[in-house]
Amino acid sequence: MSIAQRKQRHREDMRELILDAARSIFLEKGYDQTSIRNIAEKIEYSPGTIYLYFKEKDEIFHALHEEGFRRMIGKMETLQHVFDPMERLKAFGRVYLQFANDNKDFYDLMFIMNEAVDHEESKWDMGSRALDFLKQVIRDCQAKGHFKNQDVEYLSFMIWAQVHGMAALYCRDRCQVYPPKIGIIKLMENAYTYFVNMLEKS
Amino acid sequence: MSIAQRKQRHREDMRELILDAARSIFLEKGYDQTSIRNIAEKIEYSPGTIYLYFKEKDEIFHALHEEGFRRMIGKMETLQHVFDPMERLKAFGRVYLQFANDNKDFYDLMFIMNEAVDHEESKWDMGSRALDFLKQVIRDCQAKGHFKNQDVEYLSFMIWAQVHGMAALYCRDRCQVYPPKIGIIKLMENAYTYFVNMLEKS
DNA sequence: TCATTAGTTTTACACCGTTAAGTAAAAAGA
DNA sequence: TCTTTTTACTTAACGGTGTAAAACTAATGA
Repeated sequence: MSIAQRKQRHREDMRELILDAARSIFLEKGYDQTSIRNIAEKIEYSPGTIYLYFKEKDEIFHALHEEGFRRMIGKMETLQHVFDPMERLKAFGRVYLQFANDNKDFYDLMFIMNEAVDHEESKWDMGSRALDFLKQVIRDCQAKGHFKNQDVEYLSFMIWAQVHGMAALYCRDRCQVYPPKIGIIKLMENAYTYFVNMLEKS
Repeated sequence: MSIAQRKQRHREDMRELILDAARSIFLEKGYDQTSIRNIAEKIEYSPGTIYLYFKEKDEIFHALHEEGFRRMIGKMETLQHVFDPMERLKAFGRVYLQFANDNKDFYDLMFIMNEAVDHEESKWDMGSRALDFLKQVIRDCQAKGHFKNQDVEYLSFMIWAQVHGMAALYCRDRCQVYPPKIGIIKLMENAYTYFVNMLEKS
């Protein structure tokens, strides 16, 4: 192993170490508690060290942001087994909502927080891939005669906004305006059922 | 004017002074720049003074949060002039989206940010009033034969999530995954048109 | 006139992200 | 092997944050 290789390896190991610590604090104690100093303490290095491997704090969250998308896309891929396009579309929303429920903090980071966004274009590769998946399902539906004369851009945005709206209201605790006895999960499930029933009829 | 009255008056004046400064900084430079020290500097008082009139920073943003709801409800009231319930429902979404576009920061504070939420129940009075408005429009639609056998809770959540989803993706710059040439406003308008067309058919 | 009180400021604490200077050990060159 | 350079890391500092307690000042009441 050459020296350059070893250095490269060390660099990657350190980045992974930092990311592991950041992820664990983030998932356990939330974004606010995930400070450079807390991460440094967890890996038993000084705060300054982190800046040798990440340009800034946001770069760490950008990395977690991408990890979130990889997880989500992984879940989406199970949908390839749903043969009928319309059923696949309906299942898409359920997988999306399930992901948001199971990974509240990741979802927040990916679709709501400002922190992991802004810098470059690259981060949107992941977002685009996820969106492309939805668009393709819609096109498959159109090939079967659904959604005639509807633009895939507008239609995909409508569907995405529907599921994101529910997930975002859930993540940011805006469902309190509904009677607690209904239950947030039931609220989301039934609202989504109404939505897909409408979709199917159109 | 009694002493107690004068003191009460002074207290209210100071709160208003602080809120005016906070609002102006918030709308001009964003949440991050709206610090206690910046507000204090603007009103030419010391930072400590602010804590004589507000328990904590979040209480200031809670007050702005309520102001946002008053503004939104004000807009909603213009909908009373739309006679047909279904047309009123369709217009509701447009007014909602227009409000989000015209008052991005207020919308963010009201429906996305964590800062103005959590403490008491009182703040949800406003949110509930806005939601009740939507629910009533839906009931009016049902009285005219629409949305048969649909629960107003679930249906209102679906509609709210639809418009919130679009507004939230817009506020938090997640529409970049769509080609810029489409235009965010056009994207939202057309997606909403698709949505209401679907709604009408069901 | 003196004591009390209300309104405000000052100071301090414990954090934060980030950077620059300093240090010690490892690697490279002679 | 000895010296120099590079590498990896730490320490200390800057300017910022929210917030609480102590200190101060001016008006009020007795």
